[in-house]
Amino acid sequence: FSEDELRDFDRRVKDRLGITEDVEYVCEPKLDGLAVSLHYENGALTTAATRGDGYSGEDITANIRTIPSVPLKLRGDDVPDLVEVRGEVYMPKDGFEQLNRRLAERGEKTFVNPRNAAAGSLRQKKSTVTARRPLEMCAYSVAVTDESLLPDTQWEGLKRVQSWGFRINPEMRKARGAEECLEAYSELMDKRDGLPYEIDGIVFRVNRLDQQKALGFVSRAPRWAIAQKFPAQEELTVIEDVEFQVGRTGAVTPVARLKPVFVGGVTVSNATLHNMDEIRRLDVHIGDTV
DNA sequence: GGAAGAAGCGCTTTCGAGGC
DNA sequence: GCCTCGAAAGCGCTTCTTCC
Repeated sequence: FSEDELRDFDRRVKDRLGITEDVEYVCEPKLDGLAVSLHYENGALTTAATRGDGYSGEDITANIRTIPSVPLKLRGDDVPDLVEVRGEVYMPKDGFEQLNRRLAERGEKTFVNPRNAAAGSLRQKKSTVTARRPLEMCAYSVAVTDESLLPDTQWEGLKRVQSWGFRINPEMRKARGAEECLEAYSELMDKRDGLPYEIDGIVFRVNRLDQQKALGFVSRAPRWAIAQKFPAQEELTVIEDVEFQVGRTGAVTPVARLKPVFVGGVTVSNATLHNMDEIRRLDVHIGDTV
């Protein structure tokens, strides 16, 4: 969330790698969509799944095949026998607006935001419905069983994926060190409103794959990548009531019932009050504007 | 047959406990 | 003090079940 957190991340990367020189990163917009994983055997798309919990996701093969920017057959003579390409499926802003216009004309329910429209479209039972939704996919990583078949940087790896027929993000760029990453963040934030798709931040990945490997993972999160989010949007509303709800483990949590307010593409009507110390510090009450 | 509610999924944020 | 991890909760969507 903050510049200092990004600098801390860069420092941890250098500490773990045992180097003092600046690390090269690949910076690209964090698309607001759903993460998907596509498997290809001998160049042909075999299965597609959502990210799920990191181990298993939903099978969306039939629906993913309807997205024009997903190649069903990889082109080129350097395609490994087994390839996994990961990317983001999203709905561009203009496609979202056209879809909602069509739905409204037919008197049907419209979507609240492009991310949810994309998620809903991919989970359709009938792939013919998905085929009519303006979805696109952008690749951001690739994995193969024999790593010698890929270039030794994230950047070149994505260029290779592009040559096979995938889209990669045109805003992608390289940056050396935390300060250049922060410059890339500022530039992207300036461009944000003019982009044809929604983004909620920027992702920085260590460019060299040998360094990525050396850094490894913690739990499901890589130590060689981080996302910096754009500042949260804020709106004022009123606390109408406070209720107590019992969680799955029996934990009782107070929840504020708010006058619904539309912010950041969603309507917020409840807010957890589990952080009681902060609530006491702010000294808020039912009826207050917060 | 249609409406309403529940369940499950995806993405996200925040906190507290435990380990180093 | 920092890092890691799991729990809990929020919103929106689709699908399935139940009820009228």
